[in-house]
Amino acid sequence: MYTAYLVKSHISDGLKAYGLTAEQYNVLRILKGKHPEHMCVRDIASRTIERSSNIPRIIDRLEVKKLVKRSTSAVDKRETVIILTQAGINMLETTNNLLEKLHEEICGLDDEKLEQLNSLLDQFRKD
Amino acid sequence: MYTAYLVKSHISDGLKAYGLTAEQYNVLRILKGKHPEHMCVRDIASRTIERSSNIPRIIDRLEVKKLVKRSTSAVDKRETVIILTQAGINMLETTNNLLEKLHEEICGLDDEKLEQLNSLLDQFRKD
DNA sequence: TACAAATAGATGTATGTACATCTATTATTC
DNA sequence: GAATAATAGATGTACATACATCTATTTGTA
Repeated sequence: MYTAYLVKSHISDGLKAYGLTAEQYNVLRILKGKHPEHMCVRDIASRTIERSSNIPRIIDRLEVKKLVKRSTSAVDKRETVIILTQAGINMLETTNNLLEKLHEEICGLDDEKLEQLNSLLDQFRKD
Repeated sequence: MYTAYLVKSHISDGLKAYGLTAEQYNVLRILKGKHPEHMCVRDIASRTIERSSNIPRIIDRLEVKKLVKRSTSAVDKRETVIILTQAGINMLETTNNLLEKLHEEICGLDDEKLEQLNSLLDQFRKD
């Protein structure tokens, strides 16, 4: 948990220059995965680590920054669909490779050891 | 980070029955380590994972629940000293072994693999 | 078809983190 | 010894999570 905390802090620090939180950036990247299609809130939530009760409010903040656009689904009016704006796309291009760079900065393991770590964490979570 | 999230959630869920958050419980256990001596806020903060800007407010909540008592240090009036109340001690006795139990419930690794995991995480954080 | 149940997401509250700032006190320095 | 700097902790704000609840809409059922 200490390591997770350090990684998260490092990422948050790296994103500060762009006025984004780690959570906001994560949502942008999730949206990028589907772009130019839009996604509904539930789709986004299902791709985050956390239980995601907060996605609407993260979208609020991205919307204020004009990085995403929210509208009501035509198919199901209960659904809110979200799509990246051009500014959002530009932000992702500007910060391209940032996460990789941050990862390299903070991670002292080679690929083989990362595999081992990943495997151990998988086993940790087994039932 | 996903594993850390699951562990934290499991601990939080387990503590819910006692009306405590994981962070509050952590502070109680830190205080227990020094009891019956008291600790100042900085001492507590230095033993938590996080950067600890929030310790005074966590203590606020423990104080409302009468699990700790806060007073001004006689030696240095800037310092606030915190000590467990009898109710706090009772709470820790009641929840004795809880964390071990929660750990066993959620962790699928034996001691040897936990050692490996620990070692890999140490190496992850190297420089 | 009308009504009940389920679903999507928004929103309120309590709690926590990050960061800046404020007050009180202590330490330093001239 | 008085002025300044440093320190301890409290507090305000922005943002995040957890959970409960609310509204609008859709689905299911009698």
